[in-house]
Amino acid sequence: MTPSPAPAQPTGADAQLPAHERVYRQLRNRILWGLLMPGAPLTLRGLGTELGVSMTPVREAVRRLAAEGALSVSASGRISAPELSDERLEELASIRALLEPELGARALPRAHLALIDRLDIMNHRVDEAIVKTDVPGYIRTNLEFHRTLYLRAQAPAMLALTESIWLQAGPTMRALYARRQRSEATANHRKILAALRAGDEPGLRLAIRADVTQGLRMLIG
Amino acid sequence: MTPSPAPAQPTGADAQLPAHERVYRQLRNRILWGLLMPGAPLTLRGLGTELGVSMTPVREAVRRLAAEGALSVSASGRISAPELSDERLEELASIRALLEPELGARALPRAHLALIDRLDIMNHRVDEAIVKTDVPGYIRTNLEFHRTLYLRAQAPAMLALTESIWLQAGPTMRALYARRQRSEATANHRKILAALRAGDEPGLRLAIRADVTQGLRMLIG
DNA sequence: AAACGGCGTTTGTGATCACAGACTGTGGCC
DNA sequence: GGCCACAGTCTGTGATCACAAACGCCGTTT
Repeated sequence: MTPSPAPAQPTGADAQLPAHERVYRQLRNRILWGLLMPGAPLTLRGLGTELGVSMTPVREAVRRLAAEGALSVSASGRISAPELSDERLEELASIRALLEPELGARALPRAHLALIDRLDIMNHRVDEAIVKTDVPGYIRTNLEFHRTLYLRAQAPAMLALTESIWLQAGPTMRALYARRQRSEATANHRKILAALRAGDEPGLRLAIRADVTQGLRMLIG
Repeated sequence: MTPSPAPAQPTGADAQLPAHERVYRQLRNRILWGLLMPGAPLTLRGLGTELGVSMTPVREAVRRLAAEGALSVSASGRISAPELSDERLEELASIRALLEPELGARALPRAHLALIDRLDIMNHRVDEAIVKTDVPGYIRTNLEFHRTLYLRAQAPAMLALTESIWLQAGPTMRALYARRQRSEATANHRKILAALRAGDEPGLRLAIRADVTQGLRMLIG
């Protein structure tokens, strides 16, 4: 039996988590992995029945995600996945170009070989998702790659900001990636890994910056 | 009759805003202006009766602020103003040092004289708050100065991230500023204004960076 | 005197309900 | 044919309530 994408009953380790937390994670993953189309409308009651809870915890989860920019609520309170203008996308890209090289540079002195090997393996997963043209899979594994590296930076606030940016761009990224498929992503990742192995901070900053900006910039132009 | 600091009945323009929005703004300002001590406990019912609403809108506002890092909730759900470690404070300072010079640089080409004059006036207000040793007033006017400049950058996402950092540091800043009072803040601000008038981007970046890092760094060491 | 145990109180959580506003689609009118 | 008005439905909002867990206080014990 295949696992249901949205279990009405809490299963496994999630059983003891508060309902609003489960709803939050569920929605967050959908957004982050590009499973929601930009502008797609959501309703409190709909999400509640779908996830097997009442409106109350759903409201809290939605409010939380809206605060992170992951969802947008209209003046009248309607909830939807955000639609980003090109200027906004460029801004998000330049924020990534600002924060992520810094996170990489901070992770560099703490990145031992075991970590680099794990990143290498993750990069293979990114590759697989690309050849299978599995867009959500590509987005997910790509972000996992970056996140695993940045975790070593020991900078939780900076990482939280960065993930907030990913979240904001999630739905739009998906919609854009559906049109053009990237393959130079793994090339950039290989450059990142090489700089990591060499302990080359300027090279690492450059490689991360290239990876981040190429991904978004070429989707606009 | 003096205006109550926390009106139980919505007054003026706020009357038509949703209750959760009013609660959010009320709490946000208290945090941002350093009116809450780090670790100070808050309760949903307490805030509700104080602000004249039920628990429901308070819960949404608190959840939203917690998502921005402005409040911390324990594993058991207790709400309090966050207590930041020194490492965390340093991290927040370096994030400010990363984002704010960029915001300033983007605002620079759009900063006409009227704006600079307004900033000058605001800087006088900062000065007044300092000589009166009005700590919340100093924090508030100082942030107003920065915010007014950054608004010209036309980078809403970057500004939102920056304000989130201010929010996170709010209570701790207050607790630290209560001990030592800064006076070179206005000197840095004057350097910012001079660079703005001269159209000197590198100088502006440097001045903002100095203003931001001096404020926090010297409170730690 | 310090640590432990127990109980009353306080606190967050989640469900339910009444209500007002917004949206949808349908019909009639110009 | 296109535009507008109206009604029905859907949606978010906020209050209230029952409940379980956590906290704090106080008396007892070692």
